Amino acid sequence: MTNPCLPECGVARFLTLLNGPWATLIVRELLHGPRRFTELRDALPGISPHTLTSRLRQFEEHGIVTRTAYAEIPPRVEYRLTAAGEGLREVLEAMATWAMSIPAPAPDTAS
Amino acid sequence: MTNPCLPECGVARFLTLLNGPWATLIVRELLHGPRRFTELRDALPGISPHTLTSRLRQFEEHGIVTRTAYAEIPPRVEYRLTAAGEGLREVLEAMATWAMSIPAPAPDTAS
DNA sequence: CAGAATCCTGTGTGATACTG
DNA sequence: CAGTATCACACAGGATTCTG
Repeated sequence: MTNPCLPECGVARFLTLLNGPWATLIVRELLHGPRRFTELRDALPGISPHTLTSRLRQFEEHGIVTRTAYAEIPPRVEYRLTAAGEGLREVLEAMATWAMSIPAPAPDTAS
Repeated sequence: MTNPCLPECGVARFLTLLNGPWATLIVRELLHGPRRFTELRDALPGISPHTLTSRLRQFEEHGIVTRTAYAEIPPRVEYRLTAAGEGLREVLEAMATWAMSIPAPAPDTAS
């Protein structure tokens, strides 16, 4: 199993749950409300369906996201953050707040 | 160049600055105070000197960490978070707080 | 529309050995 | 002590193709 038990350290644990570069960005989108597969794909320029599916499934396993499929034509699937997932809002906000306070790093090519 | 300009989005920006799995853990250690190379290595079980050096250098470039070398025998080098780096404390705390509130994921083998 | 399957690549990382 | 150099690996991710 990929996840026998989460690390004791909260930070390490967080990193285990939101491992890839895309994971956090997907959550960011979901924080704006429920989204369909294609909506997420469109909102994340460059992401492949493979990666999106992979991350979404992992989130489901961890109880961060719920997947709701509607037996309609055309098929519709909605991804929504769980209460646990919603809790990530504060974390993402902290990230953004910090990151925006960092000055653009000195370009080593330009003066 | 690896970093022409940080992403506009704060979250993406954070992800760019603290990319690898080890990056955040190194910051976590530094949050406890200045550390020497070997101290960091010992505190991070499994990390290789290669990786540690790599992350530390990147942090230097981004102004998150300062490197101070003392011309002594034996040589001593101290890594210390900058004011900007200290700002990560809130972020890591948010991560830890959230992560610890997540129940251990359902083992697909048990039950 | 929402994936699944297959193949391939980029890169963070590990292991080991060597140097100032 | 504090790295650096080199090689190799695992895995997130990309591209493409196909199906319910």
